Amino acid sequence: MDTWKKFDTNALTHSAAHHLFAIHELGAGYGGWARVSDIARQLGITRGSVSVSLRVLKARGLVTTDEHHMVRLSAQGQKIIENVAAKREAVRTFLREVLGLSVEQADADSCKIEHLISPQMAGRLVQFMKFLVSKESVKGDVLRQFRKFEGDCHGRSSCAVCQGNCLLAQLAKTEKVQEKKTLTDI
Amino acid sequence: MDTWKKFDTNALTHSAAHHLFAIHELGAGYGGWARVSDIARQLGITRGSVSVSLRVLKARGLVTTDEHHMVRLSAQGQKIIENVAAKREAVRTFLREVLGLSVEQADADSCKIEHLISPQMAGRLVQFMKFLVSKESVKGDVLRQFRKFEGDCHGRSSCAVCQGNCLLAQLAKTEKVQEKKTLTDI
DNA sequence: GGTTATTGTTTGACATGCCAAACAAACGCA
DNA sequence: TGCGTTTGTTTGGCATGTCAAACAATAACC
Repeated sequence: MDTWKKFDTNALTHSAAHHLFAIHELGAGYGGWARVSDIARQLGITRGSVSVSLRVLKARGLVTTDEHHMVRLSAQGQKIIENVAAKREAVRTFLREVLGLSVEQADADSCKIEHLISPQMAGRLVQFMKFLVSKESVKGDVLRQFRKFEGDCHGRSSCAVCQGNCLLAQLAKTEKVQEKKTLTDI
Repeated sequence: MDTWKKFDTNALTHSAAHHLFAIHELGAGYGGWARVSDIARQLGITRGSVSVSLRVLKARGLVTTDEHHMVRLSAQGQKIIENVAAKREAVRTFLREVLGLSVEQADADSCKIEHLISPQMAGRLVQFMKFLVSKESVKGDVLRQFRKFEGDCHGRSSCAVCQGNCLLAQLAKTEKVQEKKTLTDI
């Protein structure tokens, strides 16, 4: 139906999230204060773009400025970015420690989805990881076993995950298109 | 650095992915052919918007039209959408069957990230699920154990997942902001 | 003090993606 | 045949998010 249209009805756009992140990081050593120029440098965009974006973020009450053009997060902005940071950490850790992706790949993927995932998904993800390292989880053997796992359902319909249409085969198939057309991603 | 800017350098935007999906689904019963009106209805947008979007998708060689304005996916478009569909299924299944989210929540989350995740992440996710249902995974006990798991690290720095700054507590904390400010999501 | 950066803002431009409204062509039915 | 409906397109408008370029104000140096 219309589920897909809710894509951009999030509290934070990808851009806004990273503006707030930049202020958060840059301000860390300066009592929370950051400058437009540094934000721009950090994000790899122009000062003008930052200036415009900040106007919106100020209007939404997420950042404030003082008389010297210094920028900082509001209490609300602070809370929001801490939330996104928690989601980012949850996803990054999962991708690295559970799925075994490289640091670079984990960073790239988590960056794209960190601001989009629901509190429910993030919470369950964290809880799942806590379980995996807990005593209850078959003494932490799960991940070690997974590292050695080389299973392939070969398209068998008995596979509870793929049900005949092997997802791994499907993902591998279209990888070729990617190479041919030099798309950055599918 | 600039990792975050690659957000929109994907082969497919959220919008484009769902246009292709709509054509794919509508065409299923008609030899792959779909009409602009039906695509618009399916997506909940106007015919004009679809008309404009299709112009771009045609130029990129992802869809073709015949002399009666009928629309269908090109071979390339077909492959791309099958790939996204595989990613969607991987994520949806993981969110429902592993994390235990509701169908609605799983659909909402997977819809937002399906076109953004890397082939690597999708592949590992599928492989992980295959492992979880395999004989090697402690006889499939993992998920059953997880359902009963109620662990909480209480902010202990010994927690391998949270390391003192409990992610669950962090996520729960900002949930309140969400309620107060009636944001649709954080 | 004067010249030369550096900084933040404004402006016009472009791209994406949506809408509403106007329109012509084709269709349907009587 | 003719009238109303459906369909696809075009146009102008809005919002977001980027750039480059021009500008004023401040800072830094000699």
